Amino acid sequence: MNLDARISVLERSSFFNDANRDTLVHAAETASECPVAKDEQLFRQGEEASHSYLLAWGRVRLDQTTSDGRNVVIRYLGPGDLIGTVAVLRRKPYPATPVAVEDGMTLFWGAEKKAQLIAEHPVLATNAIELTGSRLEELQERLREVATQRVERRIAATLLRQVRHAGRRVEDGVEIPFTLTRGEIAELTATTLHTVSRTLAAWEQEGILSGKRASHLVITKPHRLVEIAEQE
Amino acid sequence: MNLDARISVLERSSFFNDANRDTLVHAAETASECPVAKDEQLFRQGEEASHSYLLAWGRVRLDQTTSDGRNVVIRYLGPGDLIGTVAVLRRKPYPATPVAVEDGMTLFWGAEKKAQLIAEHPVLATNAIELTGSRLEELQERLREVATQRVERRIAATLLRQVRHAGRRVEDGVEIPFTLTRGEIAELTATTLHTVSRTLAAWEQEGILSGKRASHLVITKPHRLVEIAEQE
DNA sequence: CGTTTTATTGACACGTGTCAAGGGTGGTGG
DNA sequence: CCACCACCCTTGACACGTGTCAATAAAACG
Repeated sequence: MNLDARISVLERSSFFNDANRDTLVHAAETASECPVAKDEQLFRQGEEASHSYLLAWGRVRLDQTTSDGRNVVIRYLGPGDLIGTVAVLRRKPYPATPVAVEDGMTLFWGAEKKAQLIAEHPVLATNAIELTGSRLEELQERLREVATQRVERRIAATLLRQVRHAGRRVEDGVEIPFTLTRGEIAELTATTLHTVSRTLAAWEQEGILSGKRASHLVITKPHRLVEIAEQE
Repeated sequence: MNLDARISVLERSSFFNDANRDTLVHAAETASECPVAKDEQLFRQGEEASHSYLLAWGRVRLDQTTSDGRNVVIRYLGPGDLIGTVAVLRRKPYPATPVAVEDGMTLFWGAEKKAQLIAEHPVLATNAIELTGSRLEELQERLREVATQRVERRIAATLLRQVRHAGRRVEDGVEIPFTLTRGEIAELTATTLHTVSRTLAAWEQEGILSGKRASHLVITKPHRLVEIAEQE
């Protein structure tokens, strides 16, 4: 990528909202590039945080693994999202493992460089807080869901969240533009792939959504999903 | 409180870590005071964020309420903790309701004043990120717990977390220095007070902990609790 | 075209929520 | 100071959602 390409990547990230040209140029100049292939990990949970990444394009799943090998998907990340940045700023180990679910490209900075960038450009600090805050709020919401709601509602809410973050209009509804296996939905929803399978099968019957296997999910009746997510 | 008293309150908050004297004085001078009585709310979930609070002393429970009236306890806050600050910086509604579980005292700032403070003292921005980041990490941990672990393990983990945050050594173990009803533990653990009651009853039998009713919980065998929290 | 991964579906068991009833404790007001 | 009243906790019985186990089928991949 040349400098202009990098800058336009940065401009699309909310982390650089309201940043002036100097900031963008400086950040773009000091970044390195790293492609990620599908199923590749950017780093592993527990490692010392050495780099902060910005996803230029592609799609990444953030995994958290239990000591006994079970897995929870914290969230999916798309173009413009930061990865590992909070850990870098806190000088703590990475709390989760990012895995690419499709080929992609990242820009990255060393830990010190990133900290320096933020120190020299206060607007970035503000944006970092905004960003962390919104993730915090989303996690609070999910915690509440898992704590109080039945599986069916949670699956509906989870799919709707993916739509909000990354949904794309297609002719017969809204599409989630990346592959989501039943197993992955299960790990996002705190249930098993069996229950997800049963639930989605029922919804497909009802014509709420469609899309088997590796094809992308298409929600044909989002309003029905909203109803399910909000039902008493 | 006079200025010195305020400053020493601020000094005990990790939000003012590494802050120089000027910063502390400036923050102390611009703060107002507000006592909170037991069971009083500082503000309510959903309101526009107008003030940022710092808990000088006392203990506050952060509640998140579902539309259907169910409740989840996000976390407990103690002296030095910030309340509502992330919402203020994000110019978003408060995502939860803080309720005092004992009489306490807060310092607070208006939204603009707080934003200005942080803008003028970059070290505070860094600390805000640190703080938000650590809460984020804690929530990720809890989400994983609720998603993958049995109730007994979750209760053990929850109690240990309280001990870590606020535990106090006493003669026969560690004490959680505020009242925790079974119902509150249930809302912290994503279960019902019935299950909590049964579990704690069993633990009391085993001599792991003691403390009925309004008295504070005393963990007599923390190592056993750790075992339970980590058991396969 | 075989091999591997992912999904489907059924049977079953078990943890835990739900419902119900009673017992303590602490606080309040007469 | 005592009695009453909330509120909280305890305990049992039971049902139900969902996880677990197992076997098959269907795609995807090389």
